[in-house]
Amino acid sequence: MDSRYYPDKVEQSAQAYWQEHKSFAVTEDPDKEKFYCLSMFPYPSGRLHMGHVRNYTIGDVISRYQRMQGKNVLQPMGWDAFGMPAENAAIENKVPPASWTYGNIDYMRAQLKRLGFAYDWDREVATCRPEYYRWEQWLFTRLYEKGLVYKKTAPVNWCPRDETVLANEQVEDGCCWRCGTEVVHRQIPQWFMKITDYADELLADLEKLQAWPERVTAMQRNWIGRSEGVELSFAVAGSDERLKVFTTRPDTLMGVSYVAVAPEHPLAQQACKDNPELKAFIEECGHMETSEAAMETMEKKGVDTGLKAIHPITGQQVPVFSANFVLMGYGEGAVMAVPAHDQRDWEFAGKYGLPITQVIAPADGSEIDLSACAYTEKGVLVDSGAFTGLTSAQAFDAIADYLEQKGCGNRRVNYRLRDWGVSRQRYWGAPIPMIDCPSCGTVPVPDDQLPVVLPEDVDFDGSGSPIKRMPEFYETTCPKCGGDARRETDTFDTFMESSWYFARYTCPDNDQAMLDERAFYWMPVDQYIGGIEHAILHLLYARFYNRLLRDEGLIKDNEPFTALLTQGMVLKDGTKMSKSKGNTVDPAALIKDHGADTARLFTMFAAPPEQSLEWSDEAVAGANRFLRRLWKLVVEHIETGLPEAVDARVLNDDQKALRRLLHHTIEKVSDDIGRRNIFNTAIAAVMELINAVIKSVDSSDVGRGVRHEALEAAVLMLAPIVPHITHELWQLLGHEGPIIDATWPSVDQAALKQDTIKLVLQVNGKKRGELSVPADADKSAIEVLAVEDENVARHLQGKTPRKIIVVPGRLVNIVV
RNA sequence: GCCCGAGUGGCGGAAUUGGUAGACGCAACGGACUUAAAAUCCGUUGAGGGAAACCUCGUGCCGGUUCGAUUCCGGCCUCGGGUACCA
Repeated sequence: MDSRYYPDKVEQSAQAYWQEHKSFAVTEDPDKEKFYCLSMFPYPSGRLHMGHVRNYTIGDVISRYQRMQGKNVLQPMGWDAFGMPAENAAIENKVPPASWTYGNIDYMRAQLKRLGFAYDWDREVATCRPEYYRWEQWLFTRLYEKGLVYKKTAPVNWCPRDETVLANEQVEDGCCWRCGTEVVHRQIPQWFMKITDYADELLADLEKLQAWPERVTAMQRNWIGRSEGVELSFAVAGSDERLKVFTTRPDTLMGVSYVAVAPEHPLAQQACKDNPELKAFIEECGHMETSEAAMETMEKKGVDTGLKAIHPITGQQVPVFSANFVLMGYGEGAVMAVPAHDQRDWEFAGKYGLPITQVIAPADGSEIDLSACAYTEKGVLVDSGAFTGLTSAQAFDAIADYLEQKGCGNRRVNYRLRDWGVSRQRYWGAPIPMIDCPSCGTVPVPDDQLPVVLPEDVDFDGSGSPIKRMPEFYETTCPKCGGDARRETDTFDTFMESSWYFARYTCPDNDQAMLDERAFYWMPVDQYIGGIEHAILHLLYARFYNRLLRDEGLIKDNEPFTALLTQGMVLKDGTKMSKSKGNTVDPAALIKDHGADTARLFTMFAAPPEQSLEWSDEAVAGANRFLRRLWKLVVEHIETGLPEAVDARVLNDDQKALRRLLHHTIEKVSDDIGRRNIFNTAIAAVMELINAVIKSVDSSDVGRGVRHEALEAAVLMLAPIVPHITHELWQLLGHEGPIIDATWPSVDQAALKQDTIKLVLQVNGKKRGELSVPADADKSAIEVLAVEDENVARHLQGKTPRKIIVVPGRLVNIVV
């Protein structure tokens, strides 16, 4: 038999077998433990990139490993098919977003199949299909009835020249990325979902996500940002309006020296009518970037509105400024400012000559210098009238009580988290199923009129969404009164589709309901795998949506993803692979040159999954070399026939050592894959085993038997990672059934037993020698032997050890 | 700006609960095979010193805790992810 390895032939044959036997199609089996393994579905951008290969290989390794543990494994795949790139491509290539997307899906599906992933392709979903998004529309109308969605005015980036709404990504230095025109804010009515109603639950349940990376739960906790404080209002001199603000530091209330309102705040809008300076400032603010990063790093500016706010306790008047760092859409669009005890307020006050009034002093009586910076710590109140002398904590309560009694404030929990704006003024998305009737107002589209289908055969030129110009789309009749009405032409944020696809995979063929009882069997996802960039938004929206589905009775668990693995990026030359940098590696070329198994082995071996992965052509060649060595080793091994099973009682020392290494390797690899999700060290351990098998030159029957046991176990352990070559090798090793149905190897504890163990000898924490002792040697015997060691004795220089630390099975440290 | 990570040989990385720093792989160098090359196989490989036994230094920087720190704590530096309309 040819001892050379031909990946193409091996991979085609294995894939043909899986296809013919429908090896990865699964159904609900109540007698078997289920395992739902899910990788984040791709946006169909055109072709796979190495990040996809990495993500999907990790998922496939876990799925195949769990199958070898005897579980009923579901691993589906689909397409996050709506989104902006399809619109950009449509403008460039003069092709409708739909046909561009479907073409990409076909191409990328073929690439995934070529990589041999164990997907149940019968469950494939594409979110741009009406059969999919109709259920999202249906749920939205249900949520509207429940009061969980509402409409409010919110700003968008508007390019006046292209007459189109721009995403934050499409704004560069405040200008349109296509034409360079300065972007302006436009206030338009948009739909919001009340994720803040679930803020407490989303926060509290983070505790239960024990199998999520701590960094992800930490980021979500901070994002939700629960804080306790007081909401209070300032009267405005000469006006009926009251200025509502929220503060987490009511203890500093006596130090307020001004109030700042957003440029869009009604008071600022009113005041600017006869204040040209303010008008110009508000106009300028209408051009600034709205991203949080831009807001926080830009120069903080403001203009006095001329209005005076009346302090709720002292009755003193403080100026009302309009400031560019106050957001209208967040809270009440107004903040109180205490320059002495907040750094941003301190800088603003210095710039505009506003008073800096100290009301908190350090509790330990130390001096502070308010001319250098604000004092932001808590302490003891000074110059605060009746509250002087209280600690910050006491003053919080005293001032909160006072405001509550006076009826101008109350304690409140506040969240940094804002409600989810789901309206997009774009074409390539799911239509929002709402109707605007001149007589009945907002009316949701009734169930029997769903889905609201997005027309796919359109002329898309980028100047706004085509459905906004299509009367045949937006002209309709009111479901309530039957009169002429207008359909909503905005579409959903694409995060809507990705917030529930994991549940739809359980029953993608149901055309009567969003989900059915199959979701009860498969959900929650046991292992979710995807990029760390989704740590907050996608994962938080999915957790929110899962609760919405739960409250509809469609899902029984609170959380959608029991365990989460966030994989790192794929880099080349130390930077992220991207088209713009021209450093991408096409997986297609890699597969063509070396095969899918080499691509999979390289991505799993080059780095642990959570870290970034550095691309290397040489390391790819190394992965391929290992597979060739393995192939040759097995072929040459079976050329002299299949050996008898090993009798563990008749082994010599070398045979025992190889068998000990084998079972040690099984123990290590099982732990690495099954518990740690670390694959590079698992592969390294199998490589060590293979190296040892190659080195063993024992041609006796027993020797060949031990090697056979080692090779079988090695092939089994590599099966999840390189499924094609192991499919073939398993048959060569004399097995009838396919390796996908084989059981993961188990550890023979007896084989791990050692008669002597090696200890490291240290003097004052530095290694000075080694010591072999019987495995059952006691502490005092070890101490005696350790001190007798020649090199140790030299370093002791006759001194008596002060202390001897024996770490069983590891080391002896002698302290002098 | 804020939140969350990461930083170890020439390179990717290992060291799982505070216990031998550098497993495994790549590259390089030396050798075998070959007319030659490729492929393959064998060996060496953190830096410095030493004939050797061994010794000193070494995990981004500064400091601390400990018998012992890549690991824990405090303070920095650099790079990366997110920052609500990229997905």
